[in-house]
Amino acid sequence: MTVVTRFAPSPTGFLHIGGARTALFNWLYARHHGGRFILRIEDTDRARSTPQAVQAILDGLRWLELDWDGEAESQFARRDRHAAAAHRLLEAGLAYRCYATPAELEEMRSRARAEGRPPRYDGRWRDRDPADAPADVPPAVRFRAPTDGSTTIADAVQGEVTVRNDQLDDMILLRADGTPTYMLSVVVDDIDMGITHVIRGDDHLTNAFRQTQLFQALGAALPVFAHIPLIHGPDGAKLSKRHGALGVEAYRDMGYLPEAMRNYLLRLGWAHGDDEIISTEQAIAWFDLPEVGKSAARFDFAKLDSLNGHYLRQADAARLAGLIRPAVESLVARPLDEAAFGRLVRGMPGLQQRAKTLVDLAQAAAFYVRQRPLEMTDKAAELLAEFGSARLQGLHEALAGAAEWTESAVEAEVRAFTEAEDLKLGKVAQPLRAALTGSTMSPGIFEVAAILGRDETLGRIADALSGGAGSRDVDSSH
RNA sequence: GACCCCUUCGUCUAGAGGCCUAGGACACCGCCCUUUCACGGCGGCAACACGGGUUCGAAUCCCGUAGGGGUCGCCA
Repeated sequence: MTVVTRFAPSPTGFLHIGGARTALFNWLYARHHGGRFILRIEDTDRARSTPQAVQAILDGLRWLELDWDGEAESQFARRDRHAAAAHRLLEAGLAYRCYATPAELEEMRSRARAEGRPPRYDGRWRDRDPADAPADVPPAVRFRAPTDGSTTIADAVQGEVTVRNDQLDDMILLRADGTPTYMLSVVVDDIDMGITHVIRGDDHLTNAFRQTQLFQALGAALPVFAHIPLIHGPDGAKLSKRHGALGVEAYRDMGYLPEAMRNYLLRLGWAHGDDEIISTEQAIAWFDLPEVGKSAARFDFAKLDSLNGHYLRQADAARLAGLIRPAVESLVARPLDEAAFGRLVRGMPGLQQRAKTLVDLAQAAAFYVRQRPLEMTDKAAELLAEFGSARLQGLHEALAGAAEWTESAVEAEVRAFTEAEDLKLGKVAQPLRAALTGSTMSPGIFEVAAILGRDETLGRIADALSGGAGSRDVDSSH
């Protein structure tokens, strides 16, 4: 049997982090088994579904590099199939028309609540003579659910879970306007699309009981259910907008790499022994449902940062430079020409091991392509002042005399100068760093000088020498 | 409130009766490396929710308690 999984988001907002993990698990499971992964947009709620949300979901999945098989399906487009199924059930006596109005239902619920009973539809039209039907109320169609016994699902994550059937009421299949509801549509689509494994958030667990009954009423085989625990916010409650439940595009904008995101999400609720850094290839080879835990996990940015740092260090320099290019261009307020971009690429190896996010990386890289004269941080200016212009002048001359301009040649000159001045290396390297980068933190300063090139290096030192040029009053960021 | 689920270091987790004086990772704290900041290396702090059983032996099995979560829509 070929495995077929699906990710079935409703397009009422962005692709949030929980949805992304659900998609990831479905994708991994399908890929692990050489099966198919279907994307189905559950857009049956016409009032709340938007094309923008559909686009956001597609973009989010593409960014995460979770590719789906075939075209994305629209559930709404299949509404006739769903309605037909409801009518079959109606004819078979497995469903009935219900004329209770929304106001009636609301009253039913509030009374039940007041009396301490579970708020549920009381089945008032279940066995009533259709002749009693009011002429002015369009009926909804309800499923005639079993009232005796219990329903058990064998969940691949939750284990066997049983609920008494009297806990479940008769769900609506077709609304009064004849449109199918989610509960019906999912089941019909899962049957039609040959879904073998329904992997979704455990907020759907109770739905699985009603859906099981529907599968049976429709004479279809049951898929394997796997209800994975939800991701919680730092306070332990379901991730919501309150704690900044963000769309995946927000994580992209915060500078996270898709591979880091995948790795992080994978480890929320799933583990493979002590492994932490797990490539996508390994994830596909290892992923399976029995290893999925049952308890909710809290989202932790610190761990995401650490993972992102790891993948940043591994990443290809040209790719990274390309990713941060727009951010760097906006930092230096000009488009980068090929020479400048090349400098960025060459600077990456030294920079990428120091950054946690692409945002950090862009900020740390900007000095390579900033135009002279550089703006100085207070500390950098202070360092330069302490060093003194006479010495700086000497350093400038020493470097100007370098026979060639490589990292080791620059290092040799600086070390010779340091020795001649009877200083510690740090006493020279730091002021030099200030002059070349405008700050007190950067990659190795000889590497920086080598990448900057002779003219730029000497020019920046000269700027620092000419005093005013290095003042913070010169604000080049505007 | 009813039903269902969950509970190992601050966080993510390993652990499927003896291998557990409970392991790893992140975070945190030291030290080392070092021209800064990182990376890296070494070390440290830190958990089986509680109470009963079962068993020669329980983090692991059973029951209860407490805490947390999810669901109860003509939303999905």
